[in-house]
Amino acid sequence: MMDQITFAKALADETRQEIMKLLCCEWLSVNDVVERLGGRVNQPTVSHHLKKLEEADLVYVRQEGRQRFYSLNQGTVSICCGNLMVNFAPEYAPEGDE
Amino acid sequence: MMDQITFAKALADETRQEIMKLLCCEWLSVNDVVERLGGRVNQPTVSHHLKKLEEADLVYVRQEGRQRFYSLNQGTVSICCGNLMVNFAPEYAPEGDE
DNA sequence: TTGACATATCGATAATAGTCGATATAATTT
DNA sequence: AAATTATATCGACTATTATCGATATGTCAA
Repeated sequence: MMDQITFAKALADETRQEIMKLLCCEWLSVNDVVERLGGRVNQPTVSHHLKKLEEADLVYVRQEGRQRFYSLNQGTVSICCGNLMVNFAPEYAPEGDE
Repeated sequence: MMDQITFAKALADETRQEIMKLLCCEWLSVNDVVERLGGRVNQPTVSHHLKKLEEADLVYVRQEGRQRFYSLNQGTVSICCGNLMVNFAPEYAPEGDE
């Protein structure tokens, strides 16, 4: 069960949204993410954000050798956005959805 | 233009989501909100949160006499959720939407 | 214009969260 | 086993933000 507060908090940071965008349709290792962020943040910070995303069930994780690959869990995004719609935009949300 | 960071930050607080829920389908004055929160937070705090919601274009405001009435802007919620879907759940979002 | 009421703003404080250097853990290679 | 590589965790610091009491602003009524 993923609540809306956790979801919103996970999204409420620019670096994290940038990481989410990177992971949106592909699998990247931690170092891949660090590199694609162009040195703006360094490795421990990226690990920290990935952990937050994992806690929010927003990423899949796969261990491969000594690296860990992450990819965005679009399903969670979809469900949470749906919940937000039902709660805060019922006039626009399809009826009967939960 | 409402960016996703601002939207997510506005949602990333429990008190604020509670207020949004209260304002979802009705107009309430600031004091109404304070009362319905049952004394958990007091007036300046509620004003502060309402300002945040206003900055995020998440509420309508209407002055009436000496009170200000607020109501949730469901349209903004709908648009922002749509944007989130397009960006972070493209496999679930209807094609061509923006 | 004075007083009462509703809300906003200010200043301070406390709690939360982002960032990083240093280091620990874990897997791989030689 | 020792060295190397990839990532996670720790501790400290900083920045942001939530909260509140006090006060200012604005509106109405008498």
